[in-house]
Amino acid sequence: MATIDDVARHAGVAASTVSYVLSGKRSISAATRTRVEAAISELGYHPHAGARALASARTQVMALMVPLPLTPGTSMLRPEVDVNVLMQFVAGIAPRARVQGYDVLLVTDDDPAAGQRLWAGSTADAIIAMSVQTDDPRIDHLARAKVPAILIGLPADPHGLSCVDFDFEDAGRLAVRHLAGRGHRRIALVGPPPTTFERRMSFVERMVRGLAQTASACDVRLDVIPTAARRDAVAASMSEVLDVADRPTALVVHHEAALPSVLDVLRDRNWRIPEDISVIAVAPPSIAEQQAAPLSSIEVPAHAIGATAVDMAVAALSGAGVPETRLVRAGLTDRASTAAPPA
Amino acid sequence: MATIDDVARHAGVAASTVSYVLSGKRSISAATRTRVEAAISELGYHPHAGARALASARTQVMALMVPLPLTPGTSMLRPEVDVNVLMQFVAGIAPRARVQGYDVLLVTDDDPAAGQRLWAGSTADAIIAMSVQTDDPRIDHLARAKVPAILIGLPADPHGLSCVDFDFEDAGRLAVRHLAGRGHRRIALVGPPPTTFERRMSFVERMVRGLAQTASACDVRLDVIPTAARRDAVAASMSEVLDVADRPTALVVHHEAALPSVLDVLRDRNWRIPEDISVIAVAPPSIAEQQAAPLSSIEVPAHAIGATAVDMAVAALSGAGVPETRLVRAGLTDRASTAAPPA
DNA sequence: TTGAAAGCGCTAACAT
DNA sequence: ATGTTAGCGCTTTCAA
Repeated sequence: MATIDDVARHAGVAASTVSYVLSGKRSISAATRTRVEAAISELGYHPHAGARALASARTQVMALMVPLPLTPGTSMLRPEVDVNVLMQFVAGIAPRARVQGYDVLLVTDDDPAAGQRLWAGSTADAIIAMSVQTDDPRIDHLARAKVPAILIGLPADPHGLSCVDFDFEDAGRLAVRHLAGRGHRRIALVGPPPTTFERRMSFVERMVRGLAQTASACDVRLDVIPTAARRDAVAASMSEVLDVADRPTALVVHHEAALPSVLDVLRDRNWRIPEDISVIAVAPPSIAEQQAAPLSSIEVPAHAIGATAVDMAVAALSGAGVPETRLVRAGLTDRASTAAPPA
Repeated sequence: MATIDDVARHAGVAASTVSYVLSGKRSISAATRTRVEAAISELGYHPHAGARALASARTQVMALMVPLPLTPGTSMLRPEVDVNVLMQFVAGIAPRARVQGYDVLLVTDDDPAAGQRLWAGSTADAIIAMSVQTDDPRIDHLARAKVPAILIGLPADPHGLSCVDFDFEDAGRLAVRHLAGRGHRRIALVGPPPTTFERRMSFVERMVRGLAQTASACDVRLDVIPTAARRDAVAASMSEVLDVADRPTALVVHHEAALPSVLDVLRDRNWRIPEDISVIAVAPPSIAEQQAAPLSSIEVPAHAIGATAVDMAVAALSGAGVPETRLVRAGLTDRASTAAPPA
């Protein structure tokens, strides 16, 4: 492999000149620049990442913490891991990082201290943590890191770290407002699996808080139905809440994987949407549209949030910007799956 | 941050001794080892990844190429990207890489030459490429790389690279054998979206080849139904094939995201499984079990394949092993969704 | 506008 | 069993 010295010799300049041509950190005469660039492409020169990291104290690598817990005893991802949503974030993060000049290192350890290796060994310049819990054990560690850390999610105490996420609390308020405005007085959240609640995932707690807050303000009763995605699990959990005299007249479904099953269950009961029950989905448009009946939905702009996380990390690295929390406001797309409750 | 010299001074030894304690590349007296280890933990020493890479010509990083193409004009992943399957591979790769002492660098560029940056700049020690096409433009580049590359998938010409994947061709044969044995003479593959066929993804071509091969041997007619996951798309494509006099009496569904819609469509027609039509799904057990009716299925052991890819990369790095293609045999789990065709 | 030279922190010969 | 030392390839001060 060609080194910077090879290039320098080939172009008849000093190695430092090559470095400066590459970094643009000082002005170079047009003639020199041309010769150096020619040498670079003739030799197929690519700077050695490690050498560069050593000399500049910059790796141009961003670590992405994505815990991927497996179901014990199997090699399947735990069911509460919503891979669709996860990948939507990743698809926002990785290309944006490239544009900003960074590679993305994937860290899937479930160990709270996993990040330490990264900054202590100068492996990454910044860290983005996903799947944040309300009391996330990683935050302590990240707050002590010598590199900036950005959380995608909103813990109870960010310890001074920057956060960016969808405003799930606002989404909850919006959903209840929408339904209460149509006359509903009993609403249920069909939520993620119980394990998600047990792990105290930040997003679901905020969603519940938003729902509960407006429900209480509007004199609406709120039931919460955590459920696994499996069809029988969905049927069972829903039946507990729906098979009562004053059953909920509207559902907010915040569990993408369970959505088809939820609609199946409603269909098995011969309940029509929205005549017999109103439904709002928290899901991307493509999912909300492709169900048996198109569903009014609240969309999580995961892609944009991921890109924002990268930008916040870059800003932190350039010394600009103080720690902040940025929450993206919710919007509801009406697809006529909500109406007044049945008489 | 503490350096190796700090540790050496603290322990009263030479820096090289610390290095050797860490690498285990030469024997160290118990006393010295103890003192060095104490110094390391007292100072919280972590070797500098860049310095190590520079001196040893090893980065302990594996690059993972996962193209994440977006739907043009949107920020959504292209629908033919099956994130579930993708993440199942990643969940197998990342932890295995850690165990083997490697970090995973995520490369999502759709550029065929994207990998070049990685090895030319000594950014990664090895490359694992996913989503392989039958004629994959990346393979040329990877075959020229100075670092080993492993393909997850099986192109027409691997250019001498090692490959590992599920034996989709075998899966196709197995499915037809199973159905033909129960008397079916007309079978349809409900496959991934047309774009997947257009991109000539390796897995789907091999599946079709296996199906066609045994179909022809057993005198079975094979229809292929590429379809988007959207319910209306599924309904439309299926109707083209099912609304004919001698309609297929069995479906092989190789499109996880479309599975619920397929079953919806069958139900809308009041076709019972397996009395009116037999169904085999290519899907993980959790998916096959949770449908409206449990489905007999062929499982893709993505997790294990991912882990194997890592092991093959490590073997290649240690000089052991020659390039090889490893295909994991298919198996069918019977969940009673197949029977003899209707009379 | 350019060059020379001193490290960055580590590994791995080469000594002893 | 341990120490000494010469790089690995780059960035960046200091000089000119």
